[in-house]
Amino acid sequence: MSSDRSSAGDPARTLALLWRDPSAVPRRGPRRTLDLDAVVEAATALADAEGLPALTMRRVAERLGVAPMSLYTYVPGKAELLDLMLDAAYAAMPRQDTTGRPWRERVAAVAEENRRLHLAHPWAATVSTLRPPLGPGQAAKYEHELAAFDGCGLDDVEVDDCLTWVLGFVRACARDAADAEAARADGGTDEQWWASAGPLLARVLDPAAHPRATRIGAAAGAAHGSAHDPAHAYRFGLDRVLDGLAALIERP
Amino acid sequence: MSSDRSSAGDPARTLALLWRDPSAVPRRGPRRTLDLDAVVEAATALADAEGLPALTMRRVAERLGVAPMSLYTYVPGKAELLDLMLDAAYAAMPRQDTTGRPWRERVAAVAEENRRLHLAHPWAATVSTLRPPLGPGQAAKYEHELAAFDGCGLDDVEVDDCLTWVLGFVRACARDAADAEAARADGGTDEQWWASAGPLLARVLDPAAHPRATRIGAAAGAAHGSAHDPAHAYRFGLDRVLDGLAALIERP
DNA sequence: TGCCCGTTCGTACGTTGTACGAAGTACGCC
DNA sequence: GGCGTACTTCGTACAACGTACGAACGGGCA
Repeated sequence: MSSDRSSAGDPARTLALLWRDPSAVPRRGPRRTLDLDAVVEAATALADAEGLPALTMRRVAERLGVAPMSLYTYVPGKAELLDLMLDAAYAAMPRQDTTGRPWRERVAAVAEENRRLHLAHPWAATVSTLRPPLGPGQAAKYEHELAAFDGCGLDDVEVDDCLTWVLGFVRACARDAADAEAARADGGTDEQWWASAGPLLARVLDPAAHPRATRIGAAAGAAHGSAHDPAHAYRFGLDRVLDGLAALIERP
Repeated sequence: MSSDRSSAGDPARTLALLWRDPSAVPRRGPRRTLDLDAVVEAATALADAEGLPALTMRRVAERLGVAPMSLYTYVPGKAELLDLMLDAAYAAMPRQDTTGRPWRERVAAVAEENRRLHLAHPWAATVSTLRPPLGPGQAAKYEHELAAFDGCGLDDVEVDDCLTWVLGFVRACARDAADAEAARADGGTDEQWWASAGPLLARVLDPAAHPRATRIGAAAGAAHGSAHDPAHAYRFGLDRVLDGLAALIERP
């Protein structure tokens, strides 16, 4: 469904897991055959390789050589597992030090880091981050990305607004790219789809009533291979995003 | 789930349904108790009222007083039903005539129309439109929105790029707003969540290691009621989007 | 030593989209 | 006018999902 959500259940339990609170690992009982990191890594590897729909508690368990229900001693549920996966992915992001460089380069570097994150973990774009995983990875990421706006002359609220806006753009591009990948996985290429749908559309769509749509649609389709080229949309959009920030930052 | 996708199955059949091809309604057999529009309307009403996860073939059938499997004589499957819902929603959008007004007003009007669409149909933001429903609603919408860039001095490909970028922004905001609504539906308010998670976070997060995160996070949280205010993000972002376009359109 | 908390996992339930086939209906040809 | 057949309706069924429940067992602490 809608998209998978995270951050359900008890926030205290989730935070203890995210920060690997030592008091959260039990002292009594039989020795555990796994640990939390193994579960998170297996789930991430599965989602990376086959996408979020393939991320099943049963299949994660299978990868670990364990019965499905055993996972629930490590993780309260699937939503929390997604939180842990996301925070681990954030923690693993390389963070380029751009101190002293012009703001435009610094913000572009942040965008690029996030684009790479979503290339490595396409599922990450489709998990709702409205309630972000409040773990060490998210904290380090947020701190690092805020620093890109140091010395821009913006107040604190504006910096947060700008960062949210930039990340939202990258995320939106990544979602489209992930959708394109998913469509390719089970249904043929975008090109194939347009090749079969295009001529059919031409028979029903009246060019006189839709002059711009036919002309511009054809031009856009010819410019990039198919109807929507996520990579081109990112390159084009990022320039507009930076220009939009410039109007705020370099105001007279 | 990943997000629900649309446009699976035979494109020819889907296009015939979208354009209400008369040759697609059968001539023989018993009289049908419903028609396609009734199915689409019932599904839309259900999704509007209870969200996309509640949109079940069984529940749509229930609303229509029909057995679940009967729906499959009107619609090949759920994916095609989503296409039909989306195109119908597009067709029903009011389209403001802004001919002759400055481009900034015209593009802002397009953004506002799309914001209203997503307010009326929050589920629309979470359906992938990578392969858009190629129906009359989408065609009219695309034609109308392209017209907002008339006389801007952009070439055809640039116009399509700009429109895609603007609509992507509105969609991303709408997705966040829909996520917020979904979270409110089953799990308490955002404010409640932050009220319980915030103090816990303060105990584990080191302010010395994360000076900007703690300061700016607190400032942003105080400025709007919770961590993320979708309405504010839209207002702030739209101004940046228009500024970003201005740099391209009003270049010297 | 014995208690009891913890782990592991088999079974089971409710939910989803939809394939299949039986039963009944009405158009179009003769 | 009668009949074949294309069509609708819908009951049943299946495989997949997340996960609740409880039995069986293991090991740190009193």
